[in-house]
Amino acid sequence: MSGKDEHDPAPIRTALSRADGIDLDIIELFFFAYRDFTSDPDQILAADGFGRAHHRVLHFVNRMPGLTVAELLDVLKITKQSLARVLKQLIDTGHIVQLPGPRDRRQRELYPTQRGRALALALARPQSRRIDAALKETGRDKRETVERFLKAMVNPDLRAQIDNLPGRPGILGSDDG
Amino acid sequence: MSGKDEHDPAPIRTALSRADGIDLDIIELFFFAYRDFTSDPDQILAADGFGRAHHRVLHFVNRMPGLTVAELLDVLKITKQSLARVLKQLIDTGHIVQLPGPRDRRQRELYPTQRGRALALALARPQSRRIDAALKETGRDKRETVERFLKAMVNPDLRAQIDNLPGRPGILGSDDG
DNA sequence: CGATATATGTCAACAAGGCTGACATATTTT
DNA sequence: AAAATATGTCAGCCTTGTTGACATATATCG
Repeated sequence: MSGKDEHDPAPIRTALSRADGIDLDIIELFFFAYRDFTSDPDQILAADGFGRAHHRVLHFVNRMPGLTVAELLDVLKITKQSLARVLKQLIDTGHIVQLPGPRDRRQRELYPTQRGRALALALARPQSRRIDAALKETGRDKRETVERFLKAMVNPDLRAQIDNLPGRPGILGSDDG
Repeated sequence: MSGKDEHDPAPIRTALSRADGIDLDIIELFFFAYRDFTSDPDQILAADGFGRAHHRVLHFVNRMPGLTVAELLDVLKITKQSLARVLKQLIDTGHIVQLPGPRDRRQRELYPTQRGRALALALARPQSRRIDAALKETGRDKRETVERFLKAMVNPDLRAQIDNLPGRPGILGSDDG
């Protein structure tokens, strides 16, 4: 009992490892994979003076044309003030247009323009290519496994959001146990 | 020929879909999966007034005890000024200690303390649990497929970095292509 | 030994993209 | 008419990244 322990400043020289009961391999792979995955579109975005926030907005407006501001906020899980800045820029640059909701005219339905659609595609293309290459390396028959795993990593209560994207209720049912 | 087209402000009402030749499914799954994955440790970090930057530093110092500042910068791909702020906080709070390099005394070798090790484990635990649950849902025999896919998503020139982490040159060789 | 190169630290300014709080406006609902 | 809702906007703050400039200690080169 030398009397300290929990705030002992001594350096620990042994590496944290699998022996500690933590899945370090996949934690780290996920970190590096996502970093490179998101780095793909950065160059394209920089050309328009945009960042990743613009990318996300543009992506979901293209995926769900006509969605309202409130719906977009719910998908992105950010505040309206955060959204306002990037959305304004996307509107000012002619990538997105707003139309008053047909039923409720307080709402603003968001749609991409030709330009917005073109940019969304340009941004998605290198990511899609990266995925295709990875799938090829892994074996294309493993596609469903990869999809199942990624979906299982999402919070259960948020998986509904994914299923509601267009063309989604495809291979992977939400109730296939 | 009504004469415009590329800056036509008309709203596009059709959703971007798989028909556009883009792997939207995995792009979106990756986005949602990573968002939830990184949200796990946030509560724990907030208790110490830390953010994700601290998490990353702490993780790699625990994984590679004794690494130098320059090596850490290379792993994280940030500038030394960015690192300095969070590293200083981790040192001041007794999570990390610095020792002069034994060969080159200009270097500062970074080590976790007991406290730093404990925090790193606490942060990794919920992530590991999420992975374990996802793997269970997917089928535990699919683990290798998932690892292969994630690794294939990383830029080829950066995969060496992963292989150099302790206990790594395991199941998935870097030259098994 | 002296000059130069290297590893690290630090100061200052700036930007992106989050956040909160407060308040304005239009529209719908009660 | 009053209250609730959808959106917009102003102001200020935080974290985490950036660049540029410069200081210090130590190592290496000639």
